[in-house]
This record gives sequence, C-alpha cells and structure tokens, in this order.
Amino acid sequence: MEQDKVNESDTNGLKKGQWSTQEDEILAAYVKEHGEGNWNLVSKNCGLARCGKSCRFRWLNHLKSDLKRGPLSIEEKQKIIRLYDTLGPKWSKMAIELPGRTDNEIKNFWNIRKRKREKEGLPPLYHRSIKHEDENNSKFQDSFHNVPNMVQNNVDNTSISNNISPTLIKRGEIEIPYMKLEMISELPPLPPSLEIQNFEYPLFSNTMSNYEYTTYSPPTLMETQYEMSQPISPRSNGMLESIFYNPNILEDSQIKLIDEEGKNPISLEKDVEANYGLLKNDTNKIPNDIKDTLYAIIYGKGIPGFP
DNA sequence: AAGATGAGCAACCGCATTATA
DNA sequence: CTATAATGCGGTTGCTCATCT
Repeated sequence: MEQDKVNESDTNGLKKGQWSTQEDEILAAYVKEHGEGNWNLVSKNCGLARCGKSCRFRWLNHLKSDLKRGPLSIEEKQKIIRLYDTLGPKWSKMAIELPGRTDNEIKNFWNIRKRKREKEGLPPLYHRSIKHEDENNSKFQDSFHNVPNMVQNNVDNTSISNNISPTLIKRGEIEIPYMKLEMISELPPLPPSLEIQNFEYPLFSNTMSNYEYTTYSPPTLMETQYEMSQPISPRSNGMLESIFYNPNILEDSQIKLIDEEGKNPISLEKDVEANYGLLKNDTNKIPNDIKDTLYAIIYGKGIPGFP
C-alpha cells in the first residue's frame, strides 16, 4: 500500500506509473492542438498531473498515430540484430530504420533477447563475441568468402596440429570448422565416410546423395520429425552451411542444431568462443584427419528439400 | 490451488546535449 | 557568454500476466 503511494506520485504531486485512458485523451488532445514539444506545459495548461518527460515518453511510445502495433516481425528482429552489429546500442538510430517502431521497443527486444541468450551461455551478438586480433590480415579472406566474419576472424589465429581428444570431437562439431578453415588452403577435404568412422557417429543408417541421415528416434525432449546429418563444408554455400555459419538464421525458426547426444544446442558463437582459448593456445588439440568436412545434426520440422 | 518464477513490456531515472532567456 | 530549462537518449526498474512447481 505504502509502496503504491510512492509509485503513483512524486513529491511534486505529479503522477507516476501507468497512464489511464483519461490521461491519454488529455495528452492526445493537447498535442493535437499545440503540436509536439513544450511537454512541460502540458501539466500547466491541461491540468494533467504528469511531468514533461513522462508526457513526451507516453506520446512518442504509445499515442503517436504512426506507431505500429503488435509484436516485431521476424524481418524486423533480424534487422535489429544486423543494426546492432553495425551501430551498437543506438536505439534511436535503429528506430529510424524501423518505421513505426520506437527506440524503447527495440531496446526491450534486445534486452530480452540478451537476457535469454545469457541464460543459454551465448553472447548477445555472434559477430562481436570474438574480436579480430589482426584486422589487416586478410590472407584467407578470399577462400572463405561465404563464411561469416567471426569465423574468418579467427582463422589466422589458429594452427594445425595432430591430435584431439575424443571428448572434444564428440562435443564439438564447432571446433572443426574453426580449425578446418585454416587447412583449406593446404589440404583437400576428406570423404564424409572417413569422418564418420573416425568420429564414431553411430547414427547413420542410410545414405542419400551427398548427405546421410537416420530415422532412429530423436530425443524425446524435442518435437522432432526426423534426424539427419550432413557434412558441412566451409567452402560450400548450401542450406546447412548457411544455417551453421549464420546462427541468426535460427532465430525464430523451428530448426535447431543440437549436439549428437541431443543435449545441447549447437551454436557456432558459443562453441567457438568457449574453445577459442583452447584452440588458440593448444595446437595439439586439432586432429590431423579433419580436413574440410564437419557434421551437423538437425532436429526440426519442415526443413525444405529434406525428407 | 497457490505460491514462485520468469518473460515481456511500460515507464522512470540520470546524464548529456541543445535551446533559450 | 552564461545559467537554466527543455529535450533526447540509454540504462534500469518494476509491474503484469503466464507458466511452472
């Protein structure tokens, strides 16, 4: 009760908290007559017990006529993510690029997303999660034109080596592209079958053209229709590569990449970041016989072009 | 059924910048 | 030119409602 009093008004007798319909009407009528601005005059002229800042906020974020209503579309969300990559937390600048959306709306979306991802151990934005240590070094760039920056950025910091522990392999499809990228310029890809043997993926019961899949039951925790695995090459630009190298594609989709035990989501940014130090510092961890191909297992619904 | 928890959202706060007297 | 007011921006809080235990 006491708390409510504090929240509803400040010491100047001006109201705080949620706006009522009557207050909205007063404010809207004021703006209609006088235009935007002079927000401090609203309370003086209309008897609206709100401070100027509060009036401005309410108008810009809720009452203005050209505001879009409803949740952000997938396109809008993707745009925000891209904008954040280039602009950083400049919400008002982002709002200019998203007509009908307010800086507050965009900020809320981002913060909610950020919170979710932190919970999952993911950085808010995959591009920025790892900084390129040598911005000028572009010796590999041409070879990986279809690989996103973050992966490219780490290529020249990794080294080739001979061994990797089974657990690292088992956990990480992610380590593989990371180190393979560097090998591309030197070594040809291994055939997928060899990788399967080497890494003991016991999943594959069938072969169809250039990918393999299995129909055995996926983990019950996910509503999956099938499970498939496909070699991914950093040099290719197919659907799976697109998904794998651009984790933001997965946002708001029903497709999930998860590890072979069905326990953890695969996320390029997460795993690259998690293993960044390891791969950078311990070159002996990188297997000799991983060359160009990695596997991802997709659990999901309705992936076009697949059974 | 009820309390706990969490997501989403609206709104406030403090600081920086800009306008005005 | 300077002091003050107004506005703008980004960080943060806190309320509401839905879901979970």
